[in-house]
Amino acid sequence: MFSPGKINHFHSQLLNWFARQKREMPWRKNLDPYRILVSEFMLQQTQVKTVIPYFNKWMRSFPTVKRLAAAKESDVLKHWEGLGYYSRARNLLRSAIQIQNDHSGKVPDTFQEMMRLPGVGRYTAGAVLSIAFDQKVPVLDGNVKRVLSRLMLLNENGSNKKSETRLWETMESLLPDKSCGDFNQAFMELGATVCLPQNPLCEECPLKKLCKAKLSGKQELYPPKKTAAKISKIKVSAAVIFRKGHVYIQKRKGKGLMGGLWEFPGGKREAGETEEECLRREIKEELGVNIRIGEKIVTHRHSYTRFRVTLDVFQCRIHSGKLSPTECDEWKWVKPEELDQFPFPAANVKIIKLLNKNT
DNA sequence: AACCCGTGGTG
DNA sequence: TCACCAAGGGT
Repeated sequence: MFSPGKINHFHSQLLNWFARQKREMPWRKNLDPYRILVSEFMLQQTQVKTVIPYFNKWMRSFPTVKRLAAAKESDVLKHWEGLGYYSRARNLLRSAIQIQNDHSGKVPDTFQEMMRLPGVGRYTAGAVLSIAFDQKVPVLDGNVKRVLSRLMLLNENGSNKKSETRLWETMESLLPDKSCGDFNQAFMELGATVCLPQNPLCEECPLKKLCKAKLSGKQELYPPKKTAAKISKIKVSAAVIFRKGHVYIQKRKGKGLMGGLWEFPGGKREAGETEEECLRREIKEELGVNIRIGEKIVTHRHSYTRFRVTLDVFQCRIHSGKLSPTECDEWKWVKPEELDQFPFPAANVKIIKLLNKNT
């Protein structure tokens, strides 16, 4: 680590840099713990720039724990639409209810209580406690891991449990006695803006004279790359079924992939099937009806974490059979112009925009 | 421990 | 087109 003299230099370099360079963010306007909590949920695996408009809209609709705790899940998910990892939204709602019921609406200020909130792990607990409550608690996110591993030439064997533990212990040992919220944010902001994954801007870095990677010219080698997971490619056919000026939508089951969101029915194309054969089979399986397939509305590509989808969307009508959906929580016939009242995954939002442009 | 969970930007 | 990755958590 650092000698006593060096750690003071390290703290002042980093905190002075942060005081000069920190970006404006809406959740930095004040230290309301609820605002910090919401921002940290949204920022999980999501970049600042993406989060900002969602955060502002969220705060207009759900300005307090009490207001969020009283909200309907569908409204909450609608505000999360397009942000991804939708279990975060469901967990944030559950956390608000828990805070309202068990903590009189005040975000708890102890590590143990924070960790009991659904969707709050060690990172989020540390972030809220240090930023909102000025407590001496570390954080460790993707940025911090990268900065730290370069600064100290750590994590040489990739991200196993042992090196994770070492990284947490190191962050804890580096915390200053005061301004831990700023210190933690500075570490993350340095990673996000200077100590970049590729082509780090070492000449602009306030820690360049302390950084072992920079001093040895090994910045690009740290942290070591993890072996990338295989991305599979699938083709999906989806149906926009029209009936008397309405279209059919269904709500996905509560947990799992995009749980609680609405969608157009359809499914994965199997080997040897045409787009239309796939759609007829899927709709028969899911809804129990035979359809007549009209013209293709659009083909979209969409990428998820572990697979890429080519989505073929068709206009359809029910030809025969009794509608009896089996795979979903709920289903509805709605007017096209009402579709934007329901939360949909991003791939479906593209379709809806097209529908409402053409009608 | 390994895998699941979204989306958009970047080069 | 494609790999990489982001203020991670749950199981």
